[in-house]
Amino acid sequence: MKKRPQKRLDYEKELRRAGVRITRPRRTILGILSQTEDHPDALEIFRRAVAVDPSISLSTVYRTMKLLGDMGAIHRHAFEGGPSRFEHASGEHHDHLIDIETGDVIEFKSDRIEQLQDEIAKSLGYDIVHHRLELYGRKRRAG
Amino acid sequence: MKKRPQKRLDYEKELRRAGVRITRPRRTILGILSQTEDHPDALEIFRRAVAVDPSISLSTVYRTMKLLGDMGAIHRHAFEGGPSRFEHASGEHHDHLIDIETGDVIEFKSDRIEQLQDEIAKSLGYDIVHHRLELYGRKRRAG
DNA sequence: ATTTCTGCAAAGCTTTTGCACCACA
DNA sequence: TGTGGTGCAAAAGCTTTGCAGAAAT
Repeated sequence: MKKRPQKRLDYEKELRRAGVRITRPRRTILGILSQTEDHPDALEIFRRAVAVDPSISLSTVYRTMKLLGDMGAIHRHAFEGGPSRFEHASGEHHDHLIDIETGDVIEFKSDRIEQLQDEIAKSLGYDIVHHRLELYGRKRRAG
Repeated sequence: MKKRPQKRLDYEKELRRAGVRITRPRRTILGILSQTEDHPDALEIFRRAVAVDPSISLSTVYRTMKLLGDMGAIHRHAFEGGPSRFEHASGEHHDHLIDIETGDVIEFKSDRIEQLQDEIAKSLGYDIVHHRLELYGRKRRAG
Protein backbone atom coordinates (compact mmCIF):
# COMPACT_ATOMS: atom_id res chain seq x y z
CA MET A 1 0.00 0.00 0.00
CA LYS A 2 2.87 2.38 -0.66
CA LYS A 3 2.00 5.76 -2.04
CA ARG A 4 4.30 7.78 -4.20
CA PRO A 5 2.23 10.83 -4.97
CA GLN A 6 3.56 13.44 -7.38
CA LYS A 7 7.09 12.31 -7.18
CA ARG A 8 7.64 14.16 -10.41
CA LEU A 9 7.50 17.51 -8.64
CA ASP A 10 10.38 16.48 -6.42
CA TYR A 11 12.43 15.48 -9.43
CA GLU A 12 11.70 18.81 -11.05
CA LYS A 13 12.72 20.73 -7.99
CA GLU A 14 15.95 18.79 -7.79
CA LEU A 15 16.66 19.34 -11.43
CA ARG A 16 16.00 23.06 -11.27
CA ARG A 17 18.23 23.31 -8.25
CA ALA A 18 20.92 21.55 -10.27
CA GLY A 19 20.49 24.18 -12.94
CA VAL A 20 19.05 21.99 -15.65
CA ARG A 21 16.16 23.00 -17.84
CA ILE A 22 12.80 21.36 -17.52
CA THR A 23 12.00 20.54 -21.08
CA ARG A 24 9.01 18.79 -22.56
CA PRO A 25 10.72 15.41 -23.00
CA ARG A 26 12.20 15.58 -19.55
CA ARG A 27 8.83 16.39 -18.04
CA THR A 28 7.37 13.42 -19.88
CA ILE A 29 10.05 11.04 -18.67
CA LEU A 30 9.83 12.30 -15.11
CA GLY A 31 6.10 11.78 -15.24
CA ILE A 32 6.60 8.21 -16.28
CA LEU A 33 9.23 7.52 -13.66
CA SER A 34 6.97 8.97 -11.01
CA GLN A 35 4.30 6.43 -11.81
CA THR A 36 6.74 3.57 -12.08
CA GLU A 37 6.76 0.89 -9.42
CA ASP A 38 8.66 -1.68 -11.47
CA HIS A 39 12.18 -1.74 -12.91
CA PRO A 40 11.89 -0.86 -16.60
CA ASP A 41 14.80 -0.68 -19.01
CA ALA A 42 15.53 2.30 -21.24
CA LEU A 43 13.56 0.91 -24.15
CA GLU A 44 10.53 0.30 -21.99
CA ILE A 45 10.70 3.82 -20.60
CA PHE A 46 11.03 5.04 -24.15
CA ARG A 47 7.91 3.10 -25.18
CA ARG A 48 5.92 4.54 -22.32
CA ALA A 49 7.20 8.00 -23.13
CA VAL A 50 6.32 7.74 -26.81
CA ALA A 51 2.76 6.95 -25.82
CA VAL A 52 2.64 10.38 -24.21
CA ASP A 53 4.81 12.30 -26.64
CA PRO A 54 5.53 10.55 -29.93
CA SER A 55 8.36 12.92 -30.80
CA ILE A 56 10.60 11.80 -27.96
CA SER A 57 13.81 9.96 -28.78
CA LEU A 58 15.60 7.04 -27.19
CA SER A 59 18.75 9.13 -26.91
CA THR A 60 16.94 11.55 -24.70
CA VAL A 61 15.75 8.74 -22.50
CA TYR A 62 19.32 7.55 -22.08
CA ARG A 63 20.56 11.07 -21.53
CA THR A 64 17.91 11.74 -18.95
CA MET A 65 18.61 8.51 -17.11
CA LYS A 66 22.27 9.41 -17.05
CA LEU A 67 21.45 12.84 -15.69
CA LEU A 68 19.16 11.51 -12.99
CA GLY A 69 21.62 8.77 -12.14
CA ASP A 70 24.46 11.24 -11.70
CA MET A 71 22.22 13.31 -9.44
CA GLY A 72 21.44 10.23 -7.43
CA ALA A 73 17.73 10.49 -8.18
CA ILE A 74 17.54 7.04 -9.74
CA HIS A 75 19.50 3.82 -9.61
CA ARG A 76 20.66 1.82 -12.58
CA HIS A 77 20.88 -1.94 -12.24
CA ALA A 78 22.67 -4.17 -14.71
CA PHE A 79 21.00 -7.46 -13.96
CA GLU A 80 22.23 -10.53 -15.74
CA GLY A 81 21.56 -11.07 -19.39
CA GLY A 82 19.76 -7.94 -20.32
CA PRO A 83 19.87 -4.17 -20.59
CA SER A 84 20.14 -1.92 -17.55
CA ARG A 85 16.98 -1.37 -15.60
CA PHE A 86 16.07 1.69 -13.58
CA GLU A 87 14.24 2.57 -10.42
CA HIS A 88 13.81 5.78 -8.49
CA ALA A 89 16.21 6.24 -5.63
CA SER A 90 13.59 7.29 -3.12
CA GLY A 91 13.31 5.04 -0.11
CA GLU A 92 16.02 3.17 1.66
CA HIS A 93 18.71 0.98 0.21
CA HIS A 94 17.75 -2.52 -0.74
CA ASP A 95 18.94 -5.47 -2.77
CA HIS A 96 17.12 -7.49 -5.41
CA LEU A 97 15.72 -10.93 -5.99
CA ILE A 98 15.14 -11.52 -9.70
CA ASP A 99 12.63 -14.11 -10.83
CA ILE A 100 14.54 -15.89 -13.57
CA GLU A 101 11.35 -17.00 -15.23
CA THR A 102 9.43 -13.73 -15.39
CA GLY A 103 12.11 -11.11 -14.85
CA ASP A 104 10.12 -9.76 -11.92
CA VAL A 105 12.17 -7.96 -9.33
CA ILE A 106 11.52 -8.22 -5.62
CA GLU A 107 13.25 -5.82 -3.28
CA PHE A 108 14.61 -6.92 0.05
CA LYS A 109 16.87 -5.64 2.72
CA SER A 110 19.11 -7.30 5.27
CA ASP A 111 20.99 -5.22 7.79
CA ARG A 112 22.76 -8.34 8.91
CA ILE A 113 24.14 -9.00 5.44
CA GLU A 114 25.21 -5.40 5.03
CA GLN A 115 27.01 -5.59 8.34
CA LEU A 116 28.78 -8.80 7.36
CA GLN A 117 29.83 -7.24 4.08
CA ASP A 118 31.42 -4.34 5.94
CA GLU A 119 33.24 -6.70 8.24
CA ILE A 120 34.56 -8.74 5.35
CA ALA A 121 35.74 -5.69 3.45
CA LYS A 122 37.41 -4.28 6.53
CA SER A 123 39.18 -7.55 7.23
CA LEU A 124 40.53 -7.40 3.68
CA GLY A 125 41.69 -3.83 4.18
CA TYR A 126 39.02 -2.19 2.09
CA ASP A 127 36.22 0.32 2.50
CA ILE A 128 33.10 -0.53 0.53
CA VAL A 129 32.06 2.18 -1.89
CA HIS A 130 29.03 0.27 -3.06
CA HIS A 131 27.94 -3.26 -3.53
CA ARG A 132 25.69 -5.44 -5.58
CA LEU A 133 23.73 -8.32 -4.17
CA GLU A 134 21.35 -10.07 -6.51
CA LEU A 135 19.55 -13.33 -5.91
CA TYR A 136 18.36 -15.13 -9.03
CA GLY A 137 15.61 -17.55 -8.18
CA ARG A 138 12.55 -19.46 -9.13
CA LYS A 139 9.22 -19.25 -7.38
CA ARG A 140 8.71 -22.26 -5.20
CA ARG A 141 5.55 -24.05 -6.09
CA ALA A 142 3.14 -24.93 -3.40
CA GLY A 143 3.31 -28.50 -2.13
CA MET B 1 50.63 -20.71 -1.84
CA LYS B 2 47.97 -22.49 -3.82
CA LYS B 3 49.08 -24.88 -6.50
CA ARG B 4 47.11 -25.59 -9.61
CA PRO B 5 49.33 -28.02 -11.45
CA GLN B 6 48.38 -29.20 -14.91
CA LYS B 7 44.81 -28.08 -14.70
CA ARG B 8 44.77 -28.19 -18.47
CA LEU B 9 44.69 -31.95 -18.49
CA ASP B 10 41.51 -31.93 -16.46
CA TYR B 11 39.87 -29.55 -18.87
CA GLU B 12 40.88 -31.75 -21.78
CA LYS B 13 39.48 -34.83 -20.17
CA GLU B 14 36.22 -33.08 -19.49
CA LEU B 15 36.04 -31.80 -23.03
CA ARG B 16 36.73 -35.17 -24.58
CA ARG B 17 34.11 -36.70 -22.36
CA ALA B 18 31.69 -34.08 -23.64
CA GLY B 19 32.54 -35.14 -27.16
CA VAL B 20 34.37 -32.01 -28.20
CA ARG B 21 37.50 -32.00 -30.26
CA ILE B 22 40.75 -30.87 -28.77
CA THR B 23 42.03 -28.49 -31.37
CA ARG B 24 45.14 -26.41 -31.43
CA PRO B 25 43.45 -23.12 -30.46
CA ARG B 26 41.52 -24.84 -27.71
CA ARG B 27 44.65 -26.40 -26.32
CA THR B 28 46.30 -23.00 -26.34
CA ILE B 29 43.42 -21.37 -24.52
CA LEU B 30 43.17 -24.16 -21.97
CA GLY B 31 46.86 -23.83 -21.34
CA ILE B 32 46.43 -20.15 -20.62
CA LEU B 33 43.46 -20.66 -18.36
CA SER B 34 45.33 -23.29 -16.43
CA GLN B 35 48.06 -20.80 -15.58
CA THR B 36 45.63 -18.03 -14.78
CA GLU B 37 45.19 -16.91 -11.20
CA ASP B 38 43.52 -13.62 -12.02
CA HIS B 39 40.24 -12.71 -13.72
CA PRO B 40 41.06 -11.76 -17.30
CA ASP B 41 38.51 -10.65 -19.87
CA ALA B 42 38.19 -12.19 -23.33
CA LEU B 43 40.50 -9.69 -24.94
CA GLU B 44 43.19 -10.30 -22.36
CA ILE B 45 42.90 -14.06 -22.84
CA PHE B 46 43.11 -13.43 -26.56
CA ARG B 47 46.28 -11.39 -26.12
CA ARG B 48 47.89 -14.09 -24.05
CA ALA B 49 46.80 -16.71 -26.55
CA VAL B 50 48.18 -14.79 -29.51
CA ALA B 51 51.55 -14.72 -27.80
CA VAL B 52 51.52 -18.50 -28.02
CA ASP B 53 49.74 -18.97 -31.32
CA PRO B 54 49.46 -15.83 -33.46
CA SER B 55 46.83 -17.36 -35.70
CA ILE B 56 44.19 -17.60 -33.01
CA SER B 57 41.10 -15.44 -33.28
CA LEU B 58 39.05 -13.54 -30.75
CA SER B 59 35.93 -15.37 -31.93
CA THR B 60 37.48 -18.63 -30.91
CA VAL B 61 38.28 -17.25 -27.50
CA TYR B 62 34.67 -16.24 -27.04
CA ARG B 63 33.41 -19.55 -28.38
CA THR B 64 35.71 -21.48 -26.11
CA MET B 65 34.70 -19.47 -23.08
CA LYS B 66 31.09 -20.11 -23.94
CA LEU B 67 31.78 -23.81 -24.27
CA LEU B 68 33.64 -24.02 -20.99
CA GLY B 69 31.04 -21.91 -19.29
CA ASP B 70 28.21 -24.15 -20.44
CA MET B 71 30.17 -27.12 -19.15
CA GLY B 72 30.61 -25.42 -15.84
CA ALA B 73 34.38 -25.46 -16.15
CA ILE B 74 34.72 -21.70 -15.84
CA HIS B 75 32.69 -18.85 -14.45
CA ARG B 76 31.89 -15.64 -16.23
CA HIS B 77 31.54 -12.48 -14.18
CA ALA B 78 30.04 -9.30 -15.53
CA PHE B 79 31.50 -6.82 -13.11
CA GLU B 80 30.43 -3.23 -13.36
CA GLY B 81 31.58 -1.04 -16.17
CA GLY B 82 33.57 -3.44 -18.24
CA PRO B 83 33.62 -6.62 -20.29
CA SER B 84 32.99 -10.02 -18.74
CA ARG B 85 35.86 -11.56 -16.88
CA PHE B 86 36.55 -15.23 -16.44
CA GLU B 87 37.97 -17.58 -13.87
CA HIS B 88 38.20 -21.34 -13.64
CA ALA B 89 35.45 -23.00 -11.71
CA SER B 90 37.73 -25.21 -9.67
CA GLY B 91 37.59 -24.68 -5.96
CA GLU B 92 34.66 -23.74 -3.84
CA HIS B 93 32.12 -21.04 -4.39
CA HIS B 94 33.13 -17.53 -3.45
CA ASP B 95 32.14 -13.94 -4.00
CA HIS B 96 34.22 -10.99 -5.10
CA LEU B 97 35.57 -7.73 -3.83
CA ILE B 98 36.62 -5.49 -6.70
CA ASP B 99 39.17 -2.75 -6.16
CA ILE B 100 37.58 0.18 -7.95
CA GLU B 101 40.94 1.81 -8.47
CA THR B 102 42.95 -1.05 -9.89
CA GLY B 103 40.32 -3.53 -11.02
CA ASP B 104 41.94 -6.17 -8.84
CA VAL B 105 39.61 -8.90 -7.68
CA ILE B 106 39.78 -10.45 -4.24
CA GLU B 107 37.82 -13.59 -3.55
CA PHE B 108 36.02 -14.13 -0.30
CA LYS B 109 33.45 -16.44 1.16
CA SER B 110 30.88 -16.11 3.89
CA ASP B 111 28.76 -19.06 4.88
CA ARG B 112 26.74 -16.78 7.09
CA ILE B 113 25.81 -14.52 4.18
CA GLU B 114 24.91 -17.49 2.00
CA GLN B 115 22.71 -18.80 4.74
CA LEU B 116 20.97 -15.45 5.18
CA GLN B 117 20.39 -15.27 1.44
CA ASP B 118 18.69 -18.63 1.50
CA GLU B 119 16.51 -17.59 4.37
CA ILE B 120 15.51 -14.39 2.63
CA ALA B 121 14.69 -16.16 -0.60
CA LYS B 122 12.68 -18.78 1.21
CA SER B 123 10.73 -16.17 3.11
CA LEU B 124 9.86 -14.60 -0.23
CA GLY B 125 8.75 -17.94 -1.62
CA TYR B 126 11.76 -18.49 -3.88
CA ASP B 127 14.54 -20.98 -4.34
CA ILE B 128 17.86 -19.41 -5.25
CA VAL B 129 19.30 -20.69 -8.51
CA HIS B 130 22.38 -18.55 -8.25
CA HIS B 131 23.41 -15.24 -6.85
CA ARG B 132 25.83 -12.44 -7.32
CA LEU B 133 27.50 -10.61 -4.49
CA GLU B 134 30.10 -8.05 -5.41
CA LEU B 135 31.69 -5.52 -3.13
CA TYR B 136 33.24 -2.51 -4.84
CA GLY B 137 35.77 -0.88 -2.61
CA ARG B 138 38.87 1.14 -2.14
CA LYS B 139 41.94 0.05 -0.29
CA ARG B 140 42.08 1.65 3.10
CA ARG B 141 45.28 3.53 3.57
CA ALA B 142 47.32 2.91 6.63
CA GLY B 143 46.90 5.43 9.43
C1' DA C 1 35.60 -39.17 -44.96
C1' DT C 2 32.89 -36.73 -41.97
C1' DT C 3 31.83 -33.70 -38.81
C1' DT C 4 33.34 -30.14 -36.03
C1' DC C 5 35.95 -26.10 -35.62
C1' DT C 6 38.27 -21.93 -37.20
C1' DG C 7 39.24 -17.27 -38.95
C1' DC C 8 37.26 -13.53 -40.96
C1' DA C 9 33.99 -10.22 -41.57
C1' DA C 10 29.67 -8.76 -40.72
C1' DA C 11 25.91 -8.09 -37.71
C1' DG C 12 23.62 -7.63 -33.11
C1' DC C 13 22.56 -5.22 -28.99
C1' DT C 14 22.91 -1.71 -25.77
C1' DT C 15 24.55 2.74 -25.00
C1' DT C 16 26.96 6.97 -26.25
C1' DT C 17 28.02 10.87 -29.16
C1' DG C 18 28.55 14.55 -33.11
C1' DC C 19 25.94 17.75 -35.22
C1' DA C 20 22.59 21.09 -36.75
C1' DC C 21 18.32 22.71 -35.28
C1' DC C 22 15.14 23.92 -31.54
C1' DA C 23 13.40 25.77 -27.22
C1' DC C 24 13.73 26.90 -22.50
C1' DA C 25 14.89 30.60 -19.16
C1' DT D 1 18.74 35.76 -27.27
C1' DG D 2 22.04 32.76 -25.75
C1' DT D 3 22.93 28.46 -23.80
C1' DG D 4 21.56 24.00 -23.16
C1' DG D 5 18.69 20.23 -24.99
C1' DT D 6 16.79 17.42 -28.73
C1' DG D 7 16.32 14.22 -32.61
C1' DC D 8 18.64 11.81 -35.85
C1' DA D 9 22.06 9.00 -37.47
C1' DA D 10 26.32 7.27 -36.88
C1' DA D 11 29.70 5.14 -33.90
C1' DA D 12 31.45 2.70 -30.00
C1' DG D 13 32.16 -1.41 -27.21
C1' DC D 14 31.39 -6.07 -26.37
C1' DT D 15 29.79 -10.33 -28.10
C1' DT D 16 27.69 -13.47 -31.39
C1' DT D 17 27.12 -15.49 -35.90
C1' DG D 18 27.17 -16.89 -41.15
C1' DC D 19 30.10 -18.78 -44.13
C1' DA D 20 33.65 -21.18 -46.66
C1' DG D 21 37.81 -23.33 -45.88
C1' DA D 22 40.69 -26.21 -42.48
C1' DA D 23 41.49 -29.76 -39.25
C1' DA D 24 40.45 -33.35 -35.89
C1' DT D 25 38.69 -38.10 -35.28
